[in-house]
Amino acid sequence: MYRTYKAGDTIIWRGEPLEYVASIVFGVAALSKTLEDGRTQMVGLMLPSDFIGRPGRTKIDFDVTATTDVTMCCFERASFEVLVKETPRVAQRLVELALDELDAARDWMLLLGRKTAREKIATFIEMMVRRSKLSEPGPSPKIPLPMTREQIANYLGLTLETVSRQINGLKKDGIIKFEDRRSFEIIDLPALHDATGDDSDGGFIS
Amino acid sequence: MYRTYKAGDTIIWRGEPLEYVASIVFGVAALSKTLEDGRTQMVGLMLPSDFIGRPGRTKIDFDVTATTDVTMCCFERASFEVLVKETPRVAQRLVELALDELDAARDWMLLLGRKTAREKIATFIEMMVRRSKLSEPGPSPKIPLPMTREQIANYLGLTLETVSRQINGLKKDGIIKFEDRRSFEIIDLPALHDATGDDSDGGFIS
DNA sequence: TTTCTTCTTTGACCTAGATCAAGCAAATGA
DNA sequence: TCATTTGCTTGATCTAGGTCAAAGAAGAAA
Repeated sequence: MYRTYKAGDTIIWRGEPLEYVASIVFGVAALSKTLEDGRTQMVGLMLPSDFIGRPGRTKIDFDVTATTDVTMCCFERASFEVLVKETPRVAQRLVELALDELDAARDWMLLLGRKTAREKIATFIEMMVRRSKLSEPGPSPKIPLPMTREQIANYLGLTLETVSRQINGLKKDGIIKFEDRRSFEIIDLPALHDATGDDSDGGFIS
Repeated sequence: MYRTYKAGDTIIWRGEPLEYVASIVFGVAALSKTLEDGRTQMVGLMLPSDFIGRPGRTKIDFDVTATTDVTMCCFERASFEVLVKETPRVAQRLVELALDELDAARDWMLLLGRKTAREKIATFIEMMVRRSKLSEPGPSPKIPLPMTREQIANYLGLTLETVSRQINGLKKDGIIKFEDRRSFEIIDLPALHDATGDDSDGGFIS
């Protein structure tokens, strides 16, 4: 059963009982946490094919909001739990998904704790490039940027002004190029990677 | 089969093939990531009863080092994989463990991205208190601090000088008290919680 | 006991990024 | 079409936390 949400809608409130598990069909959703005084930090981005829901848990400790218009494919919770219990392969697949998310969360911890603003932006851009290649293979130069400066700031632990300045910094250094505000092109991929501060040996796990 | 490591030893190097999975019996181990130029960020703390290892993966993307002297109980990898495949309950338990770690990682992302130095220290201290109560129930006032200032700094995304200053700040404000350098007491728990910046409504998930 | 060595504290100073404040551009809607 | 709202950029300034430097403390080793 499909559900759709408009950009900006809250899909699930923190602490609200989960009646469904879901998979993103179209659009981008964000998981975010908020401090008493309103400072917020995104703790995950959900993209098409990503899975929302956790076997054995009825609540989550973050808000889920639609960053763009979102379509999700929802399954009833109870029957999903039965499926997990009775199908070992599904349970195994869920372990893998959780471990993938955990690895991503840890990469982000390094970014949030130790990277400079420029390195954060470069890492973010590189991530958008990698992702865009996955969903749209081939040398398509145009990469969509489905978030506002403020949302990017909340993802990277920065302010929107710093995001704007650093993006324009990469632009001035001839590393990226913007057409309209919601999509860009890479001009110098090696330079982009250098700017991330990450190890040159890839760091991917096989 | 047990293995022991001295404080400071590296237990597993990033990328090294994993020959066994393990459970901490005694001591504290840290998972950490490093940037090209040496900046490092801890991405997890492993305490007694925590599990190290991931079904279906032979490598990990971070270093595991002994923060204190550590004893681990190790299992051969291959037989563990068989156990996971054949015992649905074990697979389910692993999903739960992974989701718990994921929740902890996300709390830490909020801390790293948005909390002030004082809030980070207060959160860390509160975490040590909670943990110490789990392993040693009853109103034991003395809480061990099994890490150096530098290790705490790497966990919180700070420098060791800032850690020292903020700890002494909480001390001067009459919130905590130090006997020796490796253990402390809480004087004002509510004030400690206020200093964390977290929501007052607990935020725990049932 | 004295001497290393490893932690920790403290002070002085600096800077990356936050904050405050306009002004501009591009959607949206009447 | 013009008005309004919502993003985005840019500049000026401020500050939390980093950096650099030096001097205690507390073990450990001799």
